[in-house]
Amino acid sequence: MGRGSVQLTFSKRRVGLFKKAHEISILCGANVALIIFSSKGNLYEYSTNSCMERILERYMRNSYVEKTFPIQEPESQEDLCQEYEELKRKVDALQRSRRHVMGENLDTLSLTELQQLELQLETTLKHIRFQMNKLLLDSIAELQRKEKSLLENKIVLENKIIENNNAITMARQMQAKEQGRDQASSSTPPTLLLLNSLSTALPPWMLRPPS
Amino acid sequence: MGRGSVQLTFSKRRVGLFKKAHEISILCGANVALIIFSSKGNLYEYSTNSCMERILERYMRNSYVEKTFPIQEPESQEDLCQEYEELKRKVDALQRSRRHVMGENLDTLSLTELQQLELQLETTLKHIRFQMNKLLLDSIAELQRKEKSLLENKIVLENKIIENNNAITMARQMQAKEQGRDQASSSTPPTLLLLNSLSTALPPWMLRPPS
DNA sequence: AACTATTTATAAGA
DNA sequence: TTCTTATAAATAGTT
Repeated sequence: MGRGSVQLTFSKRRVGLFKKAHEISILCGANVALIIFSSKGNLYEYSTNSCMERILERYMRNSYVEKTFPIQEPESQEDLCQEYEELKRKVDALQRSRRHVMGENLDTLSLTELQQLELQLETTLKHIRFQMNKLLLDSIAELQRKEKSLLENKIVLENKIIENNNAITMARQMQAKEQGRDQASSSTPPTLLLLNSLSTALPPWMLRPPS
Repeated sequence: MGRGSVQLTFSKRRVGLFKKAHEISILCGANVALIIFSSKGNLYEYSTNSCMERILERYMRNSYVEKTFPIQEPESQEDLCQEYEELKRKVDALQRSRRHVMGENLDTLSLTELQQLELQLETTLKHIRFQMNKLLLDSIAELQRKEKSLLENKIVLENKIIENNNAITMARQMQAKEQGRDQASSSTPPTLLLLNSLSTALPPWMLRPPS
């Protein structure tokens, strides 16, 4: 597959995947939620009856029954209503704050508040850069580990090739001695043997589906 | 397809769907989260790199946080309950995002996400500095305006003083001529007159408490 | 988007 | 469940 066509492949397979998801949904009465982020970061989603909300919620309940929200559920209708209003205020405050962080609505802030925000964001940027550095270093270490492992593998393979070639050479010499020179060309040439041993050595995990 | 074989079909298609999800994941570098509830209520899930958490979190950030507040008032009790749940998720997503902005929980972000955040915060810092600059320049302009106004006032006052002094001098000369020298000390001395005229001429904003 | 040669998925039957 | 197989569907490469 061509390198530039990953996006094309992605589009086609995404459509296919959504179709399959829809089919299993219809044919078997299953509830399906499917979320895909492309390598470019675009979000695509499918959910049975378009109720992603409901399915994710059900998923949460099923998979983390114990460890989630110690938020106490409101019991009476009045409580619920009160809690609802409170949450609305909370969301409002958070979104206000978020807009400031996104650089919007800054003209509602005083000089002092702007200075505080500046300081905070500078601190965060330091943390972000530290974390990025950490990830990069980890990644480098991992690559070095893989390189080492591949090099070792390469040596093993090279030894195998040498052994094979030696065996072939010896076999030919035996043949030549027993049957004369003209019949030696019917045996498999060394190159083919080499290819066989390589493909046999391919690790099985390279495209194994999830268990 | 026979009726009893729905479960069989489901199992086969489920395997097929997971396989396809895994393939698009590997082939195209996509991040996939797939949740299936069978009609019997069993939960099956697949996610790229087995990190359902992170993908769902990213989904929340992408799909909830951006949408701003056209929150319609819930009408029935069921609506209220549903809206309540949704608000809870929204608060959750916003708080997650907020923590990242505060430099916490950064280890749940990928390198790409960190880079995006860094870019965003740098942009915001530029806006913040622009706004601070604007406030400072405005403040300087205001001070210069006041300075100018004060200077003009000062000139007016000086002229008044000169006029007063002239008036006093002339009045004394008149008195001296009309009544003789010994009665002149009973009138108000010029210094006091000067102070009176000053306090009357003081502009009203000069001693206003700060707003 | 459309075409087509291949590969892959899967329904039905064992 | 698992295996087999004929058939249907998906898709990579190409136009």
